[in-house]
Amino acid sequence: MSKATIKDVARVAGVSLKTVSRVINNEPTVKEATRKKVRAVIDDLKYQPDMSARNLRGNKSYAIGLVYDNPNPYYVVDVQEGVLKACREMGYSLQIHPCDAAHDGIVQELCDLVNNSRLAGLVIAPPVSENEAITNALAEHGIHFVRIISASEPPKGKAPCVYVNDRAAARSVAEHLIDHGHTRIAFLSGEEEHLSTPERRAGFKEALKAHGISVDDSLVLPGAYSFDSGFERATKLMERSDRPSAIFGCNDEIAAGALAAVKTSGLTVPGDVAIAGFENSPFSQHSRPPLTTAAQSIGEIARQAMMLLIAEMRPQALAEGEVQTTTAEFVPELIERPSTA
Amino acid sequence: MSKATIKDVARVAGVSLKTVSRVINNEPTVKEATRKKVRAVIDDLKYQPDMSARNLRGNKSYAIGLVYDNPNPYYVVDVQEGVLKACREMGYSLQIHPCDAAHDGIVQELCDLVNNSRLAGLVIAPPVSENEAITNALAEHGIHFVRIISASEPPKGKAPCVYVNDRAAARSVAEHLIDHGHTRIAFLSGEEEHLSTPERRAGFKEALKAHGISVDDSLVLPGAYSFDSGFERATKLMERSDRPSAIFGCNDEIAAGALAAVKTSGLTVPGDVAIAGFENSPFSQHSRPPLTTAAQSIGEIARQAMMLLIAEMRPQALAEGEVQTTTAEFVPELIERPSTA
DNA sequence: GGTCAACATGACAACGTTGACTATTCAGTC
DNA sequence: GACTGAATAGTCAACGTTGTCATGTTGACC
Repeated sequence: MSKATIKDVARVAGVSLKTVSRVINNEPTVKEATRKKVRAVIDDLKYQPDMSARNLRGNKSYAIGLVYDNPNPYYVVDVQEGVLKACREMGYSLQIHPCDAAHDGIVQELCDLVNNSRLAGLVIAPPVSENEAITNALAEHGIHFVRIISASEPPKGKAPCVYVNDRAAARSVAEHLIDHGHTRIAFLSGEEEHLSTPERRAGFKEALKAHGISVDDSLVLPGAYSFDSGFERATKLMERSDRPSAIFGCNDEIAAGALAAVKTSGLTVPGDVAIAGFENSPFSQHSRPPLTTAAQSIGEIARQAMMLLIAEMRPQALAEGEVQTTTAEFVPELIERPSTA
Repeated sequence: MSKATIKDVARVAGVSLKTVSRVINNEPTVKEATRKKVRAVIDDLKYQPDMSARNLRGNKSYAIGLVYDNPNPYYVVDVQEGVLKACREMGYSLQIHPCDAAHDGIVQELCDLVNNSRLAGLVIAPPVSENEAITNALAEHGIHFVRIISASEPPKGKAPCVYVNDRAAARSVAEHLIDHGHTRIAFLSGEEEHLSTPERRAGFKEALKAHGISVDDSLVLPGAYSFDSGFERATKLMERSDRPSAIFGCNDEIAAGALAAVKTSGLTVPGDVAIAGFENSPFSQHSRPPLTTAAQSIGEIARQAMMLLIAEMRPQALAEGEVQTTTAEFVPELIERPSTA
C-alpha cells in the first residue's frame, strides 16, 4: 500500500518507464495524448518520484540547503516556511543548516555540506549572505546559491539575489516621524556587520536631509540588535537635557528596549517620546503601546528566492513565458501603530 | 575532487566493496586487522556514505522527520537545533515538517510524508505529540516515532517518549511564590489542548494544598498562550477589590502580558503584585523587571528524543553498554528573577 | 511510392549501496 | 588427513530513476 513507483505508473498507463520519466520532467518530446494519459495515472496512483533514486542517478539533485545564522527565531521560522513551501511546489526537499557565520571554516563547512548531502543549491539568508568572503568562495567552487540580502539596488555579480530595500522602508518610517512634527530623532543602530544596519540608517538620514533637517550625530548610536542594547542606549538618551522627541530603533527588539527605557524614565510614549521599530516582529505587536514598524513578507521573499535559485539551476524547469530575472526587489511596508500617534 | 565512493575505498584498501560496507555498518564479521586498514582508508579519503544510495537500496532509511505545530518560534528553533545535532552525530539527515495539528488530514499527511520521503522515523513535538488520535494512528500504521510531551510520569504504551515534568516544575514556581508570603495567587492558563496547561495548573494547585492554602477557583482563569490573553485577564484581575498579590502565568508570554497589564493599572511589580512565568523564553528575560520562570533545556530534550528514536529503530546501532530505556524525564528548573523578589 | 526529417517512444545501463547468497580460510576434531 | 563448523571475505542483483542511444512512427515533399 505504501509505494507507487514509476514502474507501476508505466504498467498501468501502458507505456515505458522512460516515457513516464519524460512526463514527470516536462520534457517536450511527448505526444499530448500520451502526456495526459500518464498524468492521469500519476494522479490516480498518487505517484511521487523518489528523491533518493533521483539524486543517486543523475548528478543532479533535488535537495536544496537553507543556510542561516540568525539570532531572531521569528525570522528563521518564517524563512523556513517560505522556502519549504516553494520546495514542495517544485518537487525539492529541504535541508536546514543553521551555522555560525563567524566560524573560520564556514566555507569548507558549506562546501562539504553541498557535496556530502548532494545539494543542488543553497538559499542563504542574512547575515551569512552578506559576507562576500563566503559568497565569493562558494561561487568559485561552482556552487549554486541565491542570497537574501539588504540592499537598495540590485547587487552586481551574476549570482541570483533577492534584495530587501530596507533603505527605502527606513525612509518611510523616518518620514512618518517627521510628518508628526519630530525633528530631533535618535537612531539606534544594530550590528554593523548586518547590512541592514547601514541601509536602514542611510534611509533614516536621507529622509532627514530631504526635509532639510540636519543630522545630529550624537543621536545616532551604535549598538546591537537586542532589547538590552536598546534599553541601555535609550536610558542614556533620556538622561540628556537635549533628549530627542522620537527614537527610531533599527529593529523591533531595540525599539522595545527603548520603549521600556522611556517608560522606566517616567516619560510617556508617544506623548513625550515617539518610538518606531522595524521588522514587524511580535515585539512590536506586543509592546504597550504597540510599535510603529516596517513589515516585510518574509515568506514571499523566501519563495521568490527559491524560484530564482531554480531558474539558475534548471532553466528548463520553468514554464515557457516566465521571465528570466536574476534579482528581485522587496520593499518593507510602513505599519503605523500607537507608539508614534 | 568531490566524491569518494565505497568503490574507491575498496580499491585503495585492497578489499571488496562488501567488506567496506561491513566496516561502515559495524557488522561483527570483519577481522580486526582488516577493519583497521579500511577505517584508515576511509579517514584518508574522507569518505562518507551516500545517503541517497543507502536510502534507495535498503528499505531502511537514514532520514528522520521533525513534526511540530508550535506558535513559539523560540521553542521550534531550539528543538530543531537539538535534533539536528543528534542527527549529525548518528549519521542521519533531518527533514523538518511544520504542520497544523488541527488539520483533518493530518494523519494521512504524516503517513504520506514518511512514505514519500522514506523517513525512518519521526520526532514529534507538542502539541501534535499530545494528540492521541494522531499518535495512535501512526502506531497502527507501523510508523516509528518518539514524542516529546508534558507529563508527570512515564506514559503507558510502548512508543518511546521524552516527558517534561511541568507539574513538578510548576510546583517549584508556586512554592517560590508561597515562600515569599503570597497566599492569593492567580493562575492564568494556556490552551487546554496543550497538556502543559493542565500539568502546570496541577502543580500549582498541589503546591497550594501542600501549604494548606485553599484554591480560589475565581483566580484560576482559562485563556490562551498569548501576550494579549495574559494582558486581558490580568487587567480584569487588577480591577477586583480582592485582587491577588501574585500572578503565575502558564508561560512567559502570558506573564509578560500580565506584567504589562499590572503596570498599566498603575501598580508595581513586584511591589504590589509578584509575577512568574514559565519556559524561560526571551519574553521573561526582556521584560522589566525580568520574570521569574522555569527553564527547560530544549536542546538536550530534543537530543535525548533522537536517541530514544534510534534505539527503537536500530537497537544494534548503539554501543554495547548503553541502557535500553524507552522513556526519559526532564524537570524544568526554577529561575528566580526580580519580578518576584 | 520512396526518401528524409522530425517527432515520439523504448531498451538498457548506470548512479552507490547493501541483502542474500556463496566461497574461502582456518582451527579443532576424530 | 579428511571433516567439521565458525569466522571471514567476496559475487551478484536490486533499490527507482534518468541519460544515452536506438528504434519506431508520422507526414511532407519530390
